[in-house]
Amino acid sequence: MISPLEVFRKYINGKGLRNTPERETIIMEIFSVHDHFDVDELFLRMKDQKSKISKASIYRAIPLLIESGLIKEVFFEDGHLHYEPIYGHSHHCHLRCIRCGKVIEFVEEEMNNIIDRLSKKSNFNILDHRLDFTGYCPECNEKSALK
Amino acid sequence: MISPLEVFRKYINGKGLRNTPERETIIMEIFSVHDHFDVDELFLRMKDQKSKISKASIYRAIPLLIESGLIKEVFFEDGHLHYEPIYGHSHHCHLRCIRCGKVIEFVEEEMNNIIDRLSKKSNFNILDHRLDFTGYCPECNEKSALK
DNA sequence: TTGTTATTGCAATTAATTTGCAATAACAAT
DNA sequence: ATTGTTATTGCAAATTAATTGCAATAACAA
Repeated sequence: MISPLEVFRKYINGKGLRNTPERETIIMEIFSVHDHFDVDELFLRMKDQKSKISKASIYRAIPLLIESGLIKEVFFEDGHLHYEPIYGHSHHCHLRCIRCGKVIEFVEEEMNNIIDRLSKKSNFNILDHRLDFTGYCPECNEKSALK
Repeated sequence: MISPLEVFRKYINGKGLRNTPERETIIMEIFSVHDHFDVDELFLRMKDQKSKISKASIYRAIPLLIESGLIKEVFFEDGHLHYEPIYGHSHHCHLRCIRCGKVIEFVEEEMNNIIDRLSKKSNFNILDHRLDFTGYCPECNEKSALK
C-alpha cells in the first residue's frame, strides 16, 4: 500500500497544484497519530514540534486532504469541526459518552447490508456514511444512577 | 399524546423557569412544518408571519428545546447547525445528495438490533444515534456519469 | 537558471453564536 | 388584583471558527 504522502502527491499532480513541505508536515503529523483531531489541536501538536506552519495553511490544506481521500469530517462539537484520518483505516462508527466525552470506535459489519439494501431501494449512489451513538459509558452510567 | 407545547411547559415548570409567548411561537412554528430547519431559516419563517422575535431568543430557546426532548441537532452544514423536531416523530436516518443537497428521510429497523448488540458488548447505556448516508441521488448520479 | 503562478504567513474579514445590559414581563406570594 | 422578584427579551457588542486579500516566497515546468 502506498503512503499517505504518495496518495497526496498523486492527487496534487493530477490537479496541477503544487506540493509543499508545509502540506507534507501536516499529513505526517495526522498520520503519526492516526486519531481524530481538530484544527487547533493539530496546530498545537505541530507547534510543539517546532513547526512554524500557520493555522491558515492548515485550514487551506483540509479541503485538499478530504478531496484526496486522506481524511474526513467526523463531527461538529464544541463549536468546531473534527476530522479523522481514513486512508488505511477501516470504516468505523463512534460511541461517545455524553458525560465524560470518551469515544470508542468500532466496525459495524451489518452496515454493508444496509447500504446494499438502501442503494437498491433509493437508487442513490451511496459513497459514505456516518454512524454515531451517544449515551453514557459504564462508569458514567453508574454515577448518574447514584444521584 | 400531549402536544409539544405541553411537553415544553412541563419541562419549564420542572426547572423553575418561565414560559413565554416567544418560546411558544418558536415551538409552534417548528411543529407546524415538521421538518428540519436552521436558525436563520426559522427566524425568516417567523418574520414572514409578522413575528418580531429576535434571533437571540431563538438561539437561547434551542438548548431548552433540545433538553425538553422536542428537537435535536442533526448536522452541521454550510457553516451552521441544522435541527429537526423529534417529539412525535419516529427516529429516522438521512440520505443526502452531495451535489444537489436533496435529503431523503427513512426509518431503518435494523438499527434496533444493532443497538441491542452494541449495548451488551460495550456496556454503554445508548440513548441516541445518528445514521446519515451521503452520495449522489439518481438524477445527479446520471449527470456526473455523463461528464 | 528563469518565469509563472500556487502557496505561504499575517492581518483583516466574515458569519454563526454568545453575552452584557437595561427594560419588560412571568408568576408566586400577597 | 397588586406587588416583588428575577427570568426573559431585544439590541448591540463581543467572541470564535473559518475564510480571504495581499505582498513575499517558493514549486516546478520550460
